[in-house]
Amino acid sequence: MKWSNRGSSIELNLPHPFSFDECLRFLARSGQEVLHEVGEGEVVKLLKVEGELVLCRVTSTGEALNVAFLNTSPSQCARELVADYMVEWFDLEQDLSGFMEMAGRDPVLKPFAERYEGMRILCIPDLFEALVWAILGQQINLTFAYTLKKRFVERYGESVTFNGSTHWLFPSCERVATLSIDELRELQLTRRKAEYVLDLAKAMERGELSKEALLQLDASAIRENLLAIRGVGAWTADYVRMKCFHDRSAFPVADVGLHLALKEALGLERKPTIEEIEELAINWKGWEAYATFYLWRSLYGEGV
DNA sequence: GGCCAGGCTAGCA
DNA sequence: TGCTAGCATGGC
Repeated sequence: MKWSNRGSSIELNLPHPFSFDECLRFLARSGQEVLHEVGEGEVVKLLKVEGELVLCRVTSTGEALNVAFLNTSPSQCARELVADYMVEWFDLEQDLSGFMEMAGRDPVLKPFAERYEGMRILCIPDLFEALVWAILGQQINLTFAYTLKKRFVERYGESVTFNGSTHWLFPSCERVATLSIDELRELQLTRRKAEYVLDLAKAMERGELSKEALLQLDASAIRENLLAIRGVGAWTADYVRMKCFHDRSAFPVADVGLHLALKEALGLERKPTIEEIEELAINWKGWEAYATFYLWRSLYGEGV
């Protein structure tokens, strides 16, 4: 991936199609989000690279993504890692031409592919964060899931305060591994979820589970390994393949948000059955993750 | 006030 | 192997 220095910022070439505005709308979908702040034409996010907390302001020139460093001037090596993060966060290495072609021929997806053209899956490059976020969100409404994440991050994450506002980093597995079930229960996680998160943190802290190791495997083996984790079922495994492993064929078919989006898209009186969705998805083959993400996008407004 | 939420596990037939 | 009660609480 090409990137270049621009003084106190770096620039990354953007692929086509790419819509920064649509990405920002997704990032702004919850007012309770604590891991980034969306403003007019920009998103600010705290990263930790080479042990240093780097506050980044991301904007787009149309041709390039500009990442300005607000609180520090990172080393060349740290800049490289920031660039890597941005490539993953905005899924910049995905060639969307196949999706655009498929969606253009698909009666369900066509209007959404046109309306949100250039939107990319907003990924969660960090495996621990992706898994914990998925577990937190299981079987509760999204509003409450964001509440839980906010409590979790603000209690156990690192932060930087800049120009009067505080920016948060997702807690590390090392930190979380030191916690007790009761400490997590205080945040109003269920006992089960507290166990899942704690066991996961310990496994990752011990090096028994890592993104680097999983990346050596093929897609089906990655899925098997994720499913072997207690607290990770089919929905979570596919969600994480989609958001962390950039697997465009990952398909969380049981997702209730997907069901609701399809109900509305198809003008049904009830939610579609799994069988009906699988029938529709025959046409989406290879692009199920993007189909799902565009349908999710249809669930919230045009804000920001 | 009741139903539903970006599900999963364990236990039962 | 397949099915489902129980989880546990907030949002609307």
